[in-house]
Amino acid sequence: MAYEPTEHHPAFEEYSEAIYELAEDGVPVIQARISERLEVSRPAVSEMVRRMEREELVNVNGDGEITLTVDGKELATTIVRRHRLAERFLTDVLGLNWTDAHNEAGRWEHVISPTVETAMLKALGEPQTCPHGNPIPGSGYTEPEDAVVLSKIDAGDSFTVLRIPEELEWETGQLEFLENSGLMPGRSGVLLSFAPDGTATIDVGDTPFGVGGPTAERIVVTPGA
Amino acid sequence: MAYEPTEHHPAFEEYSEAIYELAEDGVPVIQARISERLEVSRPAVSEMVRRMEREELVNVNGDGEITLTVDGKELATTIVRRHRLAERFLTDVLGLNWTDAHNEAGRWEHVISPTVETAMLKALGEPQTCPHGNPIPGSGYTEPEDAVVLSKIDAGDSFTVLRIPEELEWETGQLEFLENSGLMPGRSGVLLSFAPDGTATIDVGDTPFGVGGPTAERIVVTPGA
DNA sequence: TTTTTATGTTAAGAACACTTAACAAACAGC
DNA sequence: GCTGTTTGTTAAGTGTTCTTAACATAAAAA
Repeated sequence: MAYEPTEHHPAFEEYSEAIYELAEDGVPVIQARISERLEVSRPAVSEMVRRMEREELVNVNGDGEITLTVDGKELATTIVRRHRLAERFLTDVLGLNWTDAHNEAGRWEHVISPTVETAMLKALGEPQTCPHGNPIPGSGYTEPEDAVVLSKIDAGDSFTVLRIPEELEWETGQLEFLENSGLMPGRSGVLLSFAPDGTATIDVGDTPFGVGGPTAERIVVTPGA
Repeated sequence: MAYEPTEHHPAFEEYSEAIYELAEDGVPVIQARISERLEVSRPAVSEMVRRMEREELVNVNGDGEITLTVDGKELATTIVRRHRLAERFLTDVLGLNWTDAHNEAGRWEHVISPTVETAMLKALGEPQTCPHGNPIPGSGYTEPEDAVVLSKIDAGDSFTVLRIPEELEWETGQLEFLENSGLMPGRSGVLLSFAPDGTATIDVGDTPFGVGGPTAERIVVTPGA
């Protein structure tokens, strides 16, 4: 029997989600990374990982790398799905901006029931991604074959924004900046230049602006307009 | 950002809400009633009341009667407002039935932010009551002068349903029955008869049906069609 | 009047999720 | 090779909210 999401253990939900998203972002899933993302102490993570191992939600290999079990993955995808669906709902139906929607969804993900999930999906016309382009698990979304990070585009070439990974949502002000700058999924732009330090200057319609190297290495785009 | 109503103390919110609604329903606000409504042990209530007194959210008089302070009332009305707004939203926008909406709102009330509250109010056109007719605090709703409980109507007389108090929402299956029977705010009907035990038989359009004495003493109506 | 019921409290303790302090091991840079 | 950082763990302890058991008192019923 799969883990019951109705057994309200908010911390398990939060940790499963963090593990899922770290893996999705290509970050090594170790305790230290969870500690940083959830902003809790390392001993707290140590204890929670032990408890989640006991509850068979995660496995830890010899290198300390943490992976979700089948039950853990089910819990994680449920929470991530509800988070992204909530973001979509909050922006599309209630008109919130990205940052507000993201913060709100961080709480909503723990209270949305299957009934509401179904109703939201229907009301939104079965969306496949959150407002930042990240896939809603179970929606059948598949990333285009030619998807590539922004830093791999050549100066002068055009691109279309695909998604802004969860990782960037955790840097304060980053989401707001990108939204205000017009860098959103579906928008096309041109990569104007690369500075030696990796900073990319781009133009997506409004005033050109620069994004740092680490950011450019994470934003996913497809080449061409 | 995170949470407006002071620091995140879900239990204080739950208790304040219970106290507010007990008073609204005319039930004496003592620990035993809170214990029943929240389904927690009496010692738990005893301790929480002491803590809420220390935090100046409630006062307890010599008879053990509990009243909300100004701060307590503010917290309570915030939670009740969010609960009823959420119910309205869940039924009107997402198409949930009363029972599902009520259960869902019991969790939503703790995660809705001022931003979302404002957005929901706007999306719903500033509603003044929840789906069961109970006033949304701060909406400016005023009960009609001639409002009276159903049991005060004479047999043969017609009436218009005004509201189904929170108290009845706690009896399992009651809400579902009333909704399915068509007894909802705004609907007119005729009180067909009173049984000696207080049971009222009413007709609100579909098949006539009976409601028990205690229920009839709580449903609020206005006389006339 | 005696008994029963309702109500509130104390005491002891448990689950959960966190903290800081201290420590050991692995690893990278010089 | 030594040093400093990163990582995980133990230990001790905190705050919140809940539980059961036992008890005291007041009100209602017999």
